[in-house]
Amino acid sequence: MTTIRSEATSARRRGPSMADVARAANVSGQTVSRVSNGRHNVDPETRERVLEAMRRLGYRPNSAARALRSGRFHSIGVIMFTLSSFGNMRTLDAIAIAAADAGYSITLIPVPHPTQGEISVAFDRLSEEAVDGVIIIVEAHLLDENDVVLPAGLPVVVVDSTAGDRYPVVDTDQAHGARLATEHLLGLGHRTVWHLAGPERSYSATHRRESWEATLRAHGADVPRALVGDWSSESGHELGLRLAADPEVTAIFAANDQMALGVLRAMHEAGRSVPGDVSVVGFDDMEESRSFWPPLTTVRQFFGEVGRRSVEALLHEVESGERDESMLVATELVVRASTAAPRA
Amino acid sequence: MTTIRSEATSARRRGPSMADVARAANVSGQTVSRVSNGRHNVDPETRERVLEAMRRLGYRPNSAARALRSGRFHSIGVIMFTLSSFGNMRTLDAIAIAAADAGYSITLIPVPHPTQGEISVAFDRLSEEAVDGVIIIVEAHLLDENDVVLPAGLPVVVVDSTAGDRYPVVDTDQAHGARLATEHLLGLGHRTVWHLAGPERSYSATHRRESWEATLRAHGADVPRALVGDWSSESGHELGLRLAADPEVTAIFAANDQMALGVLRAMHEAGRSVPGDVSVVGFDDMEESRSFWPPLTTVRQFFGEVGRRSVEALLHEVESGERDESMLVATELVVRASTAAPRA
DNA sequence: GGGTTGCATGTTCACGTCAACATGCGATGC
DNA sequence: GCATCGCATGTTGACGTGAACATGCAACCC
Repeated sequence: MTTIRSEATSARRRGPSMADVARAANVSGQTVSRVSNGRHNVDPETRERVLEAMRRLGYRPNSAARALRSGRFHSIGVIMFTLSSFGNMRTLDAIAIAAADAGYSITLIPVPHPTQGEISVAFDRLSEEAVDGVIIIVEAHLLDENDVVLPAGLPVVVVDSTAGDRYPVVDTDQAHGARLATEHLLGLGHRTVWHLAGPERSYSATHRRESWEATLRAHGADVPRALVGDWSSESGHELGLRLAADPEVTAIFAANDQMALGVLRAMHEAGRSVPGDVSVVGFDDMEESRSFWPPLTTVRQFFGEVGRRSVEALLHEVESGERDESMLVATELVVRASTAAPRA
Repeated sequence: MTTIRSEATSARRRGPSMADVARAANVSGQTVSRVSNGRHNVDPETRERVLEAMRRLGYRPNSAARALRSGRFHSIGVIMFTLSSFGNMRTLDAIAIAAADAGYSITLIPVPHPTQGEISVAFDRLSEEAVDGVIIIVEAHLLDENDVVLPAGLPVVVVDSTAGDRYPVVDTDQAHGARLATEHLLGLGHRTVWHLAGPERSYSATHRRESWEATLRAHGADVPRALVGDWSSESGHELGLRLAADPEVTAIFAANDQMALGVLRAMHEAGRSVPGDVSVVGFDDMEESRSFWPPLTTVRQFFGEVGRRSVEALLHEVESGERDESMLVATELVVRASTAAPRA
């Protein structure tokens, strides 16, 4: 009459619970709980007996019950585009590590396609209470356009984007990086710098472009029309061919390394030497950039830092209820072989 | 006396529960549950009243309570190295999408460093019951060396590796891909093919290398000594310089695209033309490979397919209890401009 | 020696949900 | 006109855990 269940539902049997361990160790459930949570007010001998029982039975604490009891899930949701950029992946890595260090796990909430509907679907997953906070790595304009409603009271940090002043943002200092790149080229003696921008509705692309333009103006240089790509090396190649055809062009700042790669290919195809005829600077410093031909001068982003800081900010809000300030992470220029002074 | 709590713990207030909704809609909790789960045996008018109350209160079902009640978490754990390869990221993407489609979320279990201790730590997270099954994207030798104990009864699928016959494996058909690459080069008329292998203890590297060697033998070609890299473009560059110094070398099969990129750079530096003097083939077909200089001939892996299939296999086991067979996903040769017939 | 303190351990109950089992009521059948 | 059925809705209890509140016992104090 008591345990028919264990027979009936044999296909999906649950593991042992605290009660089972308690029985086996001849203690109360509460003592098992104390051992399980590493409390110190347990007699060493009793503790050992309980641990032994746990081992023997293969006991695993049930996190659902724990979460139900405590109201905390010890999990951070990360909303991001799938097949996202190299940088986002690196950021995700750092987030995962930082979260793990803090005892939180990461729940991925993928957005397969950045279309109206899909985004909402992703956020719908949040309507099921299962995370303590959320880190969003999605271009902010998509949030705006979808008038996504985040559950009230859920801590949120936005990465690599902007969020007006609705949420704290952790981001690379795009403007700083773009200035470094532009000034590097001007400093080498180039009359001006052409720009291969990222998609118009991307905030990071916009920031880089605006800063490039501002830097040129500050130095009294002409501001050529920016060419707009889509972050892909393919688009870099296509637009690069156009720039290669113009002998005026001696310095190019591409908004990411992948487009810079496409530009390098275009220059090779057009028979223009890099950096002899044309200097090229990228943005990101991806793993491979040092092995491009020629090795790429680029702006290094510290994705790890961005990831770490965003977790820090989020957990601070989760645990204290206070919202952090937004913050920017500096960049660094990495000079390699794709830039040089223009021909005399 | 009843609700001091809502005042006292104002900092960490829980959201409304079913009971709150029930009260607001003047129905029983069970009816709320039925509406929440989309059951059909609810009067349309009642349903509307409940939905209205949910909306008004901002009700979100508590997944912890649900999981506790049902014994299912609707979550898949993914154990993988951080800063992992391009391919693993693509696989992860596909896994996330496939899981989301099936109504499961992904819990990331990162392994910061593939050292003894770290791996065990990652698996310890599993000892806290919170996922219905696990997909492991970690080189299998690490599992062996750490005699990791997975919780008994937890469904597991291993990706891109081997697991003896302990668990089902979903993997790219490495041998097939390596054969395609090697035969392509032999077919162009090269006397033999040099190989830049991945790290010795990587199963995929070993499979590719063994298949390369077997293919050469099958065609009666000499088998040069393989050079061993670490998957990075840096190592490809370093070893590439050695190959560049040997005029005998006319065809190189690199075990991944990143090393192939390093080889291309080495050839440029050494003044050997690709594909004029030396043909180069990679493995993976990463996004950027088409923009290398010259665009890289490579073996395409279908990471998306691997991810999808692994989720399929795992969920099949989770839901039916039956273990799937291991399976291989075919590859495809993508011929671009880095390969040609040898000089006469 | 009676009271107090400190510590290991036990008991009770609520966290939010949902399956299983009522209940209640109008419609249908003979 | 009374039994039967179908359907909407309600009540009860258990899932596994851990906070809050006992209890029980030894050591200590004056």
